[in-house]
Amino acid sequence: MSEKVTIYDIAKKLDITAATVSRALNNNPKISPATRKLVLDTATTMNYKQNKLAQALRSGKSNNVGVIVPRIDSNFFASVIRGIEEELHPEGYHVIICQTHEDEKREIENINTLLNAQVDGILMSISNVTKENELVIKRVISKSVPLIFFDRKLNLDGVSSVTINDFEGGYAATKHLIEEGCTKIAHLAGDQSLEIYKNRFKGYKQALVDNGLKFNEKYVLRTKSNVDAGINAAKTLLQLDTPPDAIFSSSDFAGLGAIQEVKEQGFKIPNDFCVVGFGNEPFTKFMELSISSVDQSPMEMGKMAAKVFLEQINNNDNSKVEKKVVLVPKLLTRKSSNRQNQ
Amino acid sequence: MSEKVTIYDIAKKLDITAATVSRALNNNPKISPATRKLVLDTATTMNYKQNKLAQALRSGKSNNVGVIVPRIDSNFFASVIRGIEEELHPEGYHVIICQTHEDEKREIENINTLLNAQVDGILMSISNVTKENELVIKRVISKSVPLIFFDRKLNLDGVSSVTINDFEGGYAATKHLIEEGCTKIAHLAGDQSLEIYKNRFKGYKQALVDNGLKFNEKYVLRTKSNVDAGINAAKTLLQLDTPPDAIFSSSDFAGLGAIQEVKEQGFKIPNDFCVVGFGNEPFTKFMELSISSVDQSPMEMGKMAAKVFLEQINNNDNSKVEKKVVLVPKLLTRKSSNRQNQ
DNA sequence: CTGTTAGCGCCTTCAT
DNA sequence: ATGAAGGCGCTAACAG
Repeated sequence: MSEKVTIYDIAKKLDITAATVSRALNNNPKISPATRKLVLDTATTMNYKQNKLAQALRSGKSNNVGVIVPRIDSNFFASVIRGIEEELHPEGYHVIICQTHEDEKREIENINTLLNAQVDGILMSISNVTKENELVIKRVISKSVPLIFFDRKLNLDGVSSVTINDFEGGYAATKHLIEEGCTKIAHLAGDQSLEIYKNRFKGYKQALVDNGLKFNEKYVLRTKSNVDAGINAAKTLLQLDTPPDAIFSSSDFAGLGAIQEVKEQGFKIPNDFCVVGFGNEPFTKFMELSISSVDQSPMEMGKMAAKVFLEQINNNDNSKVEKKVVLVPKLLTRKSSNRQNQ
Repeated sequence: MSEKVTIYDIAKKLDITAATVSRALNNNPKISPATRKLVLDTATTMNYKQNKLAQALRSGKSNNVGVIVPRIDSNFFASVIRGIEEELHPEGYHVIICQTHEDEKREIENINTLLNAQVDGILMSISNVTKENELVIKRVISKSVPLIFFDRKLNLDGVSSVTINDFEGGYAATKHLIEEGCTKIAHLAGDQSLEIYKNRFKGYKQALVDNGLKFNEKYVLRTKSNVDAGINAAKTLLQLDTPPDAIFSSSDFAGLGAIQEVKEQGFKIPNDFCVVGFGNEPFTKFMELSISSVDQSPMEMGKMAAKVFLEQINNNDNSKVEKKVVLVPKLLTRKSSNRQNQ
């Protein structure tokens, strides 16, 4: 039950002052090598541990950054966080994780708690786009606490963000389907209040136009990002007078559901029907009928967001730093859409 | 660029003392309703945010708990963390996440950093069992910082843990295979220095014995928990003079690899060969040939670990609390081992 | 009910 | 090269 050891305890033991101990511990040049060694040795002996809380209070720097995500038990966000952690750990930063579960109130609450906790920055993927949380977010900016968006961002002046080019991802996926010979391509679109889904949709549309296919409103369904939503969407689509011959899904989960339903109804994939998902979830690769998908480089995204944060922190002059990093999506074609390899 | 507002700022503005402001903010009964309202209102107006760091330094309570896991981008650990967060958030605790990447040095480093950060407790799943990190862990205990193990634990006196009954999981999986008519059941065992894998192995063995099958050393292979390891293991097993007719894998990933190889060699699953994995990774359910697996209830495990921590924290009297919670594993039989449903 | 005082553990001027 | 002193922001004990 060893009690907490402070620099005063060390000082008392060596009959010097706490200031000297502090200097020795912090490699302050103005100290004799002898006392430094003495202090360091006693510190080890006494099992001294610096109280980061006190240091943080004094310095105004907590060495903590807050990360806000919709949920953590999704491969994408977990990987982003891993990237963030990997980049920030060597710099001495800790990551405090908050989940919103797509709940707007929780999002606001999380931001406030992180500010109270004196985090040195906030990296977040936004859950909801409402006036109220835009207000809170603006307050963060006004407090000059570095704020970086990743993936799901809000378009605000002076705020940095790291995203992938969702337009390009949607475009590439759709173009690939066209190249495979599909002509009636449907799209499972996500929540259109979020930029990422809007852009995937735009990319899809543009690819159709650029390749002489006409856009058909009936082929676009807004879906949630889960398997059941995909099943239902496929059911709806296959009941159309002219059912599609391919689906570009903005979510791997919905894409998987669609595949299940399409197969259920007797279509052969990819011969009769092709599917491309988005997100490169682990299961897409593991399936016997592996699913083509767009990779979002989550690790890289996390690392990049962390790097942008570090830049921002180390930017002493008050020149406003606003960095918008856009990563390149990678289309991974697999069995669910690869007719050549048949 | 609004500057930091402290209770002194509020006090000055209202011409009262900081103590009074503090009391008003903390719902101290000894304060007139009038001043309380006044203080609260001005606090809102001035956009005051309590500095948790200062409060933590003063109270010796940071309201942070550290969570140490091998990695975060695995469904299991992400779900456990989600459970922890869900349970601790309402109590005002934050979760600081550290990854070890199975690196012993990193594990020790993480523990020390968390102690420096004055966390109120540490919840961890151990990566390595070495003398050195056992020493550091014992130091945590001696500091009387609550420590709770989940899943991968160390057997130490006075330390609580939340695990699942891996023995029972291994037993149930193996028994199920026997009931499906398999008689030559192989086992892909994990790192035997970790209790969880040892116990799964023991369960496997016991199930064989209890059902009149004899244990065959050649049917047991130590493997890593990834797809390639499973492929290689299956190759080795199928080359035996008397190859097995089933595999109980201590990992879903290795199990998946094994399935791929077994199918590759022309066996029909589950008719010719059955496989059961462990962990209930999302993909096991998604596969066309869905994989039987043992569910570890990660969410529940996280919640339980958090609950044990809270109990420990609220246990004022020094009565040593040592709680060993053992959750019940759930065998989920799917296509990879279900001959009845054929 | 409110003010005064002091200290949590640390670091950084300002002296010496 | 070291000591003395003060303060980061907050709250609890002690007065009154």
